[in-house]
Amino acid sequence: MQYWLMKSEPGEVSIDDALAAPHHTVPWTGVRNYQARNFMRDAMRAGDGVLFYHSSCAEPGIAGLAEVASAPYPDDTQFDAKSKYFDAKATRENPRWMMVDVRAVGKTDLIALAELRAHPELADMLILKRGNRLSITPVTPAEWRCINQLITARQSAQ
DNA sequence: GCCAACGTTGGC
DNA sequence: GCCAACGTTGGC
Repeated sequence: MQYWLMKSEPGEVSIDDALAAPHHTVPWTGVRNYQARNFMRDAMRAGDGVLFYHSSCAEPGIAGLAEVASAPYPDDTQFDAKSKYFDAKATRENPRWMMVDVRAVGKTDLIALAELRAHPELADMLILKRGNRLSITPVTPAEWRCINQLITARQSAQ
């Protein structure tokens, strides 16, 4: 069992969109970075925990919890000449971009980027590293526990 | 819209 | 394999 942080632009797919989808599940389409692809292709397992992160928006931060919901499989948009994710060098025989399905487990009160930065236990999170751009990053069990505690504390404070 | 940081591309 | 040019990401 591993843990991950996956960025999504809420204008594309938000945690609400994922929760509204059939089975609360969305295909994690459009990743075109080799490191992020390799995580999905080589390291993820169905059931892995996911922090659903909203990026490139007014309030960036962790917006929900999710889980990996499939084995890796080819991202169909790479074959679609009309898609912005089209890749002319990819073929059905030799797909270049792999993805997984992600099932939203629940929406959380937003844990804003500034709040993540405020916790010393989270200082080593890859997402917080200067210049980080990776849309999928591994999360350590300790970081996962810390963030889940933040979420729980927030809920019981309401 | 700015811009730092990083990834990718392609000529050599 | 080097590296300059270019494109993208993403917080601010």
